[in-house]
Amino acid sequence: MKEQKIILENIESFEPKHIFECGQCFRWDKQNDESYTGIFKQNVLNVKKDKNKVIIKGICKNDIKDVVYDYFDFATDYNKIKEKLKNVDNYIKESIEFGNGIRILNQDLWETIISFIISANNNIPRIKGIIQRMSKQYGKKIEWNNNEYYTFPSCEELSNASVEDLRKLGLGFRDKRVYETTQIINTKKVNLEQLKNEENTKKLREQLLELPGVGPKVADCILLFGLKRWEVFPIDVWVKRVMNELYIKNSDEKKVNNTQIEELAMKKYDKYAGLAQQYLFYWKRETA
DNA sequence: ACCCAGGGTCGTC
DNA sequence: GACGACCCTGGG
Repeated sequence: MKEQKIILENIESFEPKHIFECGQCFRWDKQNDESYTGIFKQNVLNVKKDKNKVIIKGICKNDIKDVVYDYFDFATDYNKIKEKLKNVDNYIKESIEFGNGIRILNQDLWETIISFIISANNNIPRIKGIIQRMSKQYGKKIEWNNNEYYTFPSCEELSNASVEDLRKLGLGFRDKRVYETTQIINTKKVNLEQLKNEENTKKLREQLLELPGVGPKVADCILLFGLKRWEVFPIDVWVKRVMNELYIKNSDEKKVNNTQIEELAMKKYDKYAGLAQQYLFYWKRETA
């Protein structure tokens, strides 16, 4: 395949570091020149910001213009949403200013499901390593600039991996969960195309929760990152921490009720809770 | 060397 | 509804 390239000028709300290091994705790596290279679907792209220009080049299955428009969510007006959120209070305002270039990527549903099952009680460097090894073992190779990249394995490709195979790749206790969820999806006991057409977010969430390894937090991440449901507010240790410190002020963080956090988030951020969560997560993690 | 925590979930009480 | 167990790894 031939390399394609696109240059975006005077684009606002686009900062590679913010986008790729806010915890939503696991397959983008920083290069020596501060650009980021990543793999999604059958594409390998490098993203470099130079003043007010964003230069994106790489190997794309389709026209890079369309691929980039969809993946980087150019249909959404982030400036407008940020202005609204900044009026909520000074805490969210500060977190938005800190991570002002965040965008929520439109990621593949299948990859999002498996990636966030792997994320359970895990840290980001290790999650990235596991996914990299899984892709190398079961995905397809793409060559570009004398480097080898591997696509995230399709459900069918991953169904060739046994529980023991997965354990060898370092998944730990998540091996069984990934294995079983892969079988369920591969045999269409849960049909992902059908899930994409479900309009009711609550019903959608209930179906996701039936997958092994998918609990409340992982389900919310799948809804937000794989199904464009911005009204959900995934609560992990970092978000729990920041919400407790800012608003709830319970001396024992572990005793904070998730329901209380959720209600607070709905009241404050409403249909943009998911984006607000990303600003808060990135802010807290980077300044910790 | 030792301990702790990490984008939680699951089984059990 | 609470509580402990759970693979493994990087960082203190």
